Amino acid sequence: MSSEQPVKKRISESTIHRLSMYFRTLSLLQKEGYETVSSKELARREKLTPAQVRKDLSFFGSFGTRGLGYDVIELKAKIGEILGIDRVWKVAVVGIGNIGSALVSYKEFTRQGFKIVKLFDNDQRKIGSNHKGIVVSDIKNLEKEIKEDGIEMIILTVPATVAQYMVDDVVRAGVKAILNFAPINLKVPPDVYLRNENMSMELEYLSFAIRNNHTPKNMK
Amino acid sequence: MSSEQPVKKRISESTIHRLSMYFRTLSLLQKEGYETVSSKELARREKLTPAQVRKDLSFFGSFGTRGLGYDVIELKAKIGEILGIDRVWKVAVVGIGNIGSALVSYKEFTRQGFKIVKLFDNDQRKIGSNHKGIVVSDIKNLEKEIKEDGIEMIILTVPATVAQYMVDDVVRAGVKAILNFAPINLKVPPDVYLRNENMSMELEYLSFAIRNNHTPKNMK
DNA sequence: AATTTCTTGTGAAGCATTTCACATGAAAAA
DNA sequence: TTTTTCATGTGAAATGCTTCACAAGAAATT
Repeated sequence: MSSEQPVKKRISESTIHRLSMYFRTLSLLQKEGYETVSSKELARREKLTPAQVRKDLSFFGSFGTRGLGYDVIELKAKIGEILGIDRVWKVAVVGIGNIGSALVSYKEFTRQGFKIVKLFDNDQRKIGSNHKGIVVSDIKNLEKEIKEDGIEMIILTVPATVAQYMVDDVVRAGVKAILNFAPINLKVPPDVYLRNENMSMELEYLSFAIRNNHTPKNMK
Repeated sequence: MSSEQPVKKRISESTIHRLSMYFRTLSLLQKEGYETVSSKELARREKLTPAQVRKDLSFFGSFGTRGLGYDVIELKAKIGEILGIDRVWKVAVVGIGNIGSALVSYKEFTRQGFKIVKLFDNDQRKIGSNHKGIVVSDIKNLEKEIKEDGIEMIILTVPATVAQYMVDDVVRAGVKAILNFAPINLKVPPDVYLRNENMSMELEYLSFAIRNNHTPKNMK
């Protein structure tokens, strides 16, 4: 029996991203030895308004104490629950090129509960090689191994030319969440979540900002 | 004498990101041999509304022909100008760890006009080593070499613990744009543009989406 | 040449997000 | 115990962004 609370309102992407930011800052506050934190202080650290912080949290419940603020450990746990990172997610990396193999050792993933447990590639020279203790599997066994290992998320770091084929394979294996690094618009069924990580876009934003003397409200 | 047109309205971050997407899709359309494209077709490919596409462009001028659409090559050039990628930007990577060295061979940067011309690290074992034809410099020479080479953007891929020191150095060297990969809130002077690339955040979004059966309007 | 078809560019409307402002209640101080 | 201080939680207002809907203009068709 599930005690899952359905989210009443439609939560915006921005709110979710800010929750991620709060979570990270709360970890830091915890390390720094703070027991409580106010929306004002949290806002200061994230360059937001206190009202924004309180509103974001209010979509999910009331976690604070008037006159005092939020309990750091408790709020961190609550946000972890909301984000679904109060557990470990098994992740596979498909495409062990430069970016793919770099991500295998990306500490921040582990820290937030994403455990890379499997690597796939189609290159015979890479298959069987070891990256941080994980042996690269043949992409041919993708469906079988993903199911066996109960992998729920995929990081896709293959060339754009083959990305769609890989997505189709991954979807066939039952995966519902894909983080795509290829600069291409991929098609997925409606029940599969797809996010695109496009690092070049961020440099383009910087380029635009310099050229236009841009002053946005929320340079994230 | 500059013929630069100041941007009248405040342009939203979303609009800039969509311009980047249009630019990429226009390159593809060009390769596919299309001479013109309508807002409808562009919208279909990006999963947006045609009105959104037209509105985005309208902030910067009118580039289309009624009844016909946009000239692919011309529009691509215009957006390139707007984004400031109608030229080559010299970029340096600071921190040649896993991510840093992976980014040196990231083709998409080159494709969009970002040329990595210098690498910096503080590790004696890395200094002098060669990555795709670029020799890693000692971080001690950062200010001098950045000025000499006319580097305008920095990709920062150092551990979070030293990121702020590196930013301070980079700012001192006169750099006005930084793309930061360290999961930490950095401080920069108001005239320096800072973007944070946080790959873990995207996985957290996926985690949230799965847990909450989230159906947002614009899964970007 | 006139008509039809198509698609842009853009005010206005509709929606979404952020900020304001204050009632509420808890803790600290007197 | 009473008063003061502080900070949350939240409707309402303000702001921002997206979509609608249509006039206008260009090309294609008759």
